[in-house]
Amino acid sequence: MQPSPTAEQDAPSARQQAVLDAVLGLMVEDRDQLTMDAVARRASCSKETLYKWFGDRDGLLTATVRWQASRVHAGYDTAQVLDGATLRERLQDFAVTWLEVITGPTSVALNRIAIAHAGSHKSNLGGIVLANGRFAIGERVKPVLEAGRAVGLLAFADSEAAFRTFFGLVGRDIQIRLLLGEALDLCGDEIRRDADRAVDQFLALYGQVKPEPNHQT
Amino acid sequence: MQPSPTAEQDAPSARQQAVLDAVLGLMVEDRDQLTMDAVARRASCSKETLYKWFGDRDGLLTATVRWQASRVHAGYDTAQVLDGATLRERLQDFAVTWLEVITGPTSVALNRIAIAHAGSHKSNLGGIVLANGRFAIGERVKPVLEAGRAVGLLAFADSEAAFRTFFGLVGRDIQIRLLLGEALDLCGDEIRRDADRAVDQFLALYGQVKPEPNHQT
DNA sequence: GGCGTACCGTACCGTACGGTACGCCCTTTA
DNA sequence: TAAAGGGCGTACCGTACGGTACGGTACGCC
Repeated sequence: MQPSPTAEQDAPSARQQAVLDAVLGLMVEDRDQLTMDAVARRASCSKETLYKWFGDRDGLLTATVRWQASRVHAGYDTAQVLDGATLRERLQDFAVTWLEVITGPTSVALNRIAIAHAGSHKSNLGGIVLANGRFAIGERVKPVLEAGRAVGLLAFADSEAAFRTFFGLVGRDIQIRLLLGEALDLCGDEIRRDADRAVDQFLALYGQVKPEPNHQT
Repeated sequence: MQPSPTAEQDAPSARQQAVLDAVLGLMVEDRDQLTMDAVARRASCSKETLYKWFGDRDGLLTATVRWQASRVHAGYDTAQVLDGATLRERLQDFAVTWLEVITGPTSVALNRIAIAHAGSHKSNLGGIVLANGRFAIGERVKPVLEAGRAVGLLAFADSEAAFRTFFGLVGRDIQIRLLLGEALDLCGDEIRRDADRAVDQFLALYGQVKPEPNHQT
């Protein structure tokens, strides 16, 4: 395997994407059925091709995680004028998106794989998942928070800390419960209510102009 | 969480506890070296005994999780008169304890195992971990919150929801980052500061008498 | 002393899975 | 039409690991 000692960063070909989707499918369906044979069968390709393209099992997993990550990145849509309503809306948007992601079966499966892998030294899927999940959304939210502070809508010293509070208010115990196998499926409505509550609470903590605290379930 | 749904709840004998501790040790050191052979070697017992005592690998894992859970339960210490200072102190106590638990290597390893197991149908370690972690602390915190409400220090409609907010404010992104393999070791001091901040924020959201908001990093 | 029980150590078995080799088909190119 | 190459299917190999069997030892009991 000459051509790429580190890893195939290049966007996978259509056929390769199909393979990676097959991997995702298997992950979601049943994690411990995720064998090279099963992938080859599902993707209708030979194992030899798998090894040629991805090096080894780990490479395949890594490529899959990258592939999934590559299509999560929603477009930015950077700042217009920021008033209280837009700020709130932006934050709600982030919260809803994030909740939808972490409650999705693909995310759950992927995180399980990455966590199972973590600590087992080699090729950290965990790092990739973190970079494209938790940290990616952090980098997208923080500018919004800072813009809010710039126009006097928010007050905080450390945007990272502020974001982490926001993250905690949004996610709470949901992700860990899902990862540990609790059923717990939220419908879109519940997600929206959760996001509302989280944003309300966040603004109550960091907002300069306090809206009357309506929700308080 | 009933103490005995099905199997062998009886407290393990001293020898058996030693075996389970060996399992915990291996888990923490290197998860994928956690083989029946390795356990037998580490615990200086025969595999046959392992199977006799615990049935199969799953039984051993389950017993280990239960064993670890059994020594986490700190004593209650139910309510004295509850004033603002004691309430705050109790909450800080919970927050510190919880952070110490989830940042501990044993917890991380155990959660990784349970998560890896989850979704793989059979014998849910995830359920046990949840019951003795997230839910156990919930059942211990909620009475405190309710006591706080009873004396007018807190205001909320749903103690479960209030607790979940507390949980989110305390844990934020810490557990998922650790599980995914980030280094991130908090010293006792940071944990205490984190707990302080979380309690401040929680009281700011749910407290009736607002203490001046000092921390706001 | 003889016997049963509990347990250690180790050898052994079956299987599942990661990884490799090879034959065949199909498409492309000359 | 022929040669070449990419890729599919399948058979195969080595090994690691869950689980079992068996010999050997210590101990308690009749």
